[in-house]
Amino acid sequence: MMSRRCEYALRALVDLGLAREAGRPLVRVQEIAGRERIPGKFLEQILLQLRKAGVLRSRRGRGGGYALARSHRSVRVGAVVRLLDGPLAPISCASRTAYAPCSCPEEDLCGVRLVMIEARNSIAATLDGYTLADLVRRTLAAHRRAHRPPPFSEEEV
Amino acid sequence: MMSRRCEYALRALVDLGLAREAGRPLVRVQEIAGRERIPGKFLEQILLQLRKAGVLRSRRGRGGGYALARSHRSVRVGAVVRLLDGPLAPISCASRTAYAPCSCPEEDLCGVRLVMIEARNSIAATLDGYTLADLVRRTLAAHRRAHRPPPFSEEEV
DNA sequence: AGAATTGTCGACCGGTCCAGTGGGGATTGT
DNA sequence: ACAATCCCCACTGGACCGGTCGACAATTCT
Repeated sequence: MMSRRCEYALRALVDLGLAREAGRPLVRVQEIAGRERIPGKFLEQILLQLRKAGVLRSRRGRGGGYALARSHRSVRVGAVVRLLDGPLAPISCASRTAYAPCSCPEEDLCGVRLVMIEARNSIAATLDGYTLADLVRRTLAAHRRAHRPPPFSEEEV
Repeated sequence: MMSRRCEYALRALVDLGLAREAGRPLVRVQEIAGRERIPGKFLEQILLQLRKAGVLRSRRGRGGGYALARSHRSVRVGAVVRLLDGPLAPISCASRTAYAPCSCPEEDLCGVRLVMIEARNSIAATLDGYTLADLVRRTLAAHRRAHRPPPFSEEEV
């Protein structure tokens, strides 16, 4: 199960992706929090972490806010999840980016491990297969299908 | 990340699968615990849970122990993980077996959710694609490749 | 210059869950 | 009777999570 932290991070990043698409350079934390129904002070922490990791850039003072630091095509979902929640593998001995031995007597002979490596690979393939840009595109498509104006559009309230 | 509970459960089930393959009807908790390096009292709890769920059967008293309740071909890895760790989906709103709404303002328009549903599907496909029998087979194969006698074999110490 | 706005940072906290331990009771075989 | 073995419940220490608070620093507006 993904942490709430990570869920919030992804939603906020999509929000910021939509903002960039709409030519909005900076968005305030509280604005994102309001639209995404995320506790404001909590989101602050999360965005700060994303900034320190180089995913976001920020500006203080009036007219300040957060924005994506680089192209949303270069941010993979898997990277965000790893950043917030750690390794994707279900079990440490099956992790490629953060391997650690488990308690089993002989790892090389462990059938459980083999399957968990496969599980890790399929998770990684899915999450690393999508970028923020893909999420933004799919979000916009969903709004179009539902005849709803997306955030940051002209028709929005 | 999978819980230790679940990891132990799977390892113990493979052990019991090997026992069945070798014609050993019942295996004691402490025996499994010793071989798999799992704290005995903890494993007790886990096996008990598996029995209550109908995966194992047991017998008390001298000569007692645990055994698989049904064919190991009918026990899917995904089912064991769900039993011990709950839903496979990374996020509750993406779960098929245990759906629950998340905090996002409009689920149907959420790009994050779409990707997480795909992630859930690939996890489920992998874990439900294997049965205990598969794990046992792969474990035996690994032992053969390494020229090591598997547990319960004649040559074993 | 000073006030208002906005991100930055550290501390803290209540609750929940996990991994593991302990002890006693029930059942079965010898 | 006795020993072996599963059954069951209670408990605990620690980690982590989700969230809040308050003060500070940078920037901009007037």
